[in-house]
Amino acid sequence: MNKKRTIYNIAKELDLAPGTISKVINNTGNVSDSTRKRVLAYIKKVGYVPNNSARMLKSKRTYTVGIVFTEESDVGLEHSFFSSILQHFKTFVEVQGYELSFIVKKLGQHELSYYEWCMNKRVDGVYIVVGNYDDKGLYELVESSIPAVSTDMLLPKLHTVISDNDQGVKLIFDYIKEELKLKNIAYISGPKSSKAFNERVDAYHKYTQEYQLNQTSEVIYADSFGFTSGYNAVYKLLKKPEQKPELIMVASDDIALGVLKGLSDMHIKVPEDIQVVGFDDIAFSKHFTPSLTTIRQDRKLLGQTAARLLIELMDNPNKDVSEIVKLPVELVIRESTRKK
Amino acid sequence: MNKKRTIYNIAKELDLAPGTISKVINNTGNVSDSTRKRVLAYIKKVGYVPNNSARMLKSKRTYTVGIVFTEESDVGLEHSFFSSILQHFKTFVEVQGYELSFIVKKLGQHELSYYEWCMNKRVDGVYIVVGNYDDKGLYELVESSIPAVSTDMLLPKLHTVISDNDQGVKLIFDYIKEELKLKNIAYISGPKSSKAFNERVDAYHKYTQEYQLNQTSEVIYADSFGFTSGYNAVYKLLKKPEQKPELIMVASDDIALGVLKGLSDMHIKVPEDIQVVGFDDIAFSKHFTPSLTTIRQDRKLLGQTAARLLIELMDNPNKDVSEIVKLPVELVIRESTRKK
DNA sequence: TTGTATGCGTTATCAG
DNA sequence: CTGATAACGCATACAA
Repeated sequence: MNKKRTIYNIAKELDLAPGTISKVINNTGNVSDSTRKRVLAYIKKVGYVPNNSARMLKSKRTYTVGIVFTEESDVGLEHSFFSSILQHFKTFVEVQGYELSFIVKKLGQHELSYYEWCMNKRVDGVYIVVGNYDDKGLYELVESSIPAVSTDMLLPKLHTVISDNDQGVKLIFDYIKEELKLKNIAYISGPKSSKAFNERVDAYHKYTQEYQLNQTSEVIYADSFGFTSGYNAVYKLLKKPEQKPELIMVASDDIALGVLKGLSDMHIKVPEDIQVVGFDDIAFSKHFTPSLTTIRQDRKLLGQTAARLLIELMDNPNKDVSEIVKLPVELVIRESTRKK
Repeated sequence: MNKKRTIYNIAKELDLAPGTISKVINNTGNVSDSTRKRVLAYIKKVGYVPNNSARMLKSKRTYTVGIVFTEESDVGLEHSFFSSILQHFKTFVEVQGYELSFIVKKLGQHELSYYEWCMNKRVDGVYIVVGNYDDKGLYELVESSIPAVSTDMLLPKLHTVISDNDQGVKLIFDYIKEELKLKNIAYISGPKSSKAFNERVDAYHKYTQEYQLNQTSEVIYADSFGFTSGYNAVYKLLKKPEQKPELIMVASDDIALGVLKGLSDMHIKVPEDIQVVGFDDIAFSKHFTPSLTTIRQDRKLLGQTAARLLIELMDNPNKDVSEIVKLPVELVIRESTRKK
């Protein structure tokens, strides 16, 4: 059977001291080239691998980053947009030797705050993939001295990487004005609880004014994040037929796809009767009929940038000025819009 | 500042011995009710929480389960079917006090096998969410004495929870025969590398014979798991127009949605000209136009059952007979099929 | 350059 | 019932 290997018995078998083994493993201190090679070879041969717990107990670094992934009603990992970002974050940090560990509020019987959990596990940093502004525990966590980044929330002392929502909306307006040459538009937003959605609504108001377009109605707020809420929202929007817009901007693709379906059920042709633009470019947007014109967020870049930022923070925790990185977005033109 | 709390200084402040504190935390050994209460109260007051590394170092249990989530080309967490199962698994084990940790092949500079990683981290068990039969490391892991379950692979010594594919296919045939009263059918499978796909093809062959239906052509194998491969596959299937089936069974919804799109592009009406049945019931199947008739896999039950099984295994590692749990599936009828 | 000793925060085994 | 004390496996300052 595989006997338990420690630097101790390895040292004995090699006729060396435990400390020496440790040194070669960590590339630290002085050790002669010959013994280093000898130890390395032996370690590889017997397949020794250091005990993480012991290492973590001794040194301060755990090479673990805690993940906050707020889940609403069992969705969570299932949310393709955020899991995609997390996936890219994950592959990036793993190459640098970090691991992911989900922060969980109750560990067995104990009920822990985020902060307590992090202290307990001694994570080196925290990544808030998706958070909730109502969650008090998040504030405590962010206020602490633990390095933290997010791709979702904007909070003082929190480093955040987000898409440039203003630019995205502007891209749409440029397109409407210069290519589509439309005048009457409407907007369906997601819930007000999301910062990103709010930024987009604000930009929408700003640019309708700036570009002198006509809002056919008040902004409609979908009551959730998904397909069905979009479906309902577009019915609400078009209740009064005289106000029919030429184009509907929608806060996210998930919602926009529901809008498309609703329009189809109302026998309103897209893009002939009404055109639709989304935001995000989720995987399904290009497969839907009609395929959806949208603003593409670079999920890979989002995840990687967050990863890079966090690693930098963990390496030198002194720089504690909050920083907001805005990433450029891109207009993807598909079938749901068309020049007249 | 938050001073670092250990059972040591807590003991001192309470005028007790460290060991005593440990006992009340772990509900072990004998300790008088009064001191137990006193300690508990104090702990809660100062928000003490035990250091995991130390605890893990000392005791054998780590209360961590390693996750194998094989990713092909950066998809991974983004795959809604598997992330959904993982999500349910996660919530279940977390309630029991376990945490998830993704197994990663290279930890920093070192390149580790799954097994080495698990020994290193001393995980209590392993959950293979999605694995690859070509991956030799998986065999080594499964052969070891570490408790392991999967919702994807079938391997000797591995405990597996899967949907009953045979039953699912039979459900479709019953429906075809008794409700739809169709005769000519065809099948589009996913890649042969997947066990689940193979089981479904086998069942398809078995039941076409048993129910005396007519296969209009050989089984077509999509060359990947996604939408596009389904799109291509249906073109290949219908290359020769005289062989048009009345109904196409597809190995998965992801692929089936592509089939639907392909059919639409060929101006073939669903369900009027050809009917389509999928497998899985992914979130989008009910939103597509036409919505997809399919076999629903109970992802929540899959995740939870895997979780329950693994926990049982970790609690008593002696029972090492491999076990396969088959979960029932359900036919969901939507627009892509219709009685004539 | 190499070996030794100590501590990291727990748990567990003994005595008291 | 409670208090010392020895591991757990490693890192590190210090001595050799």
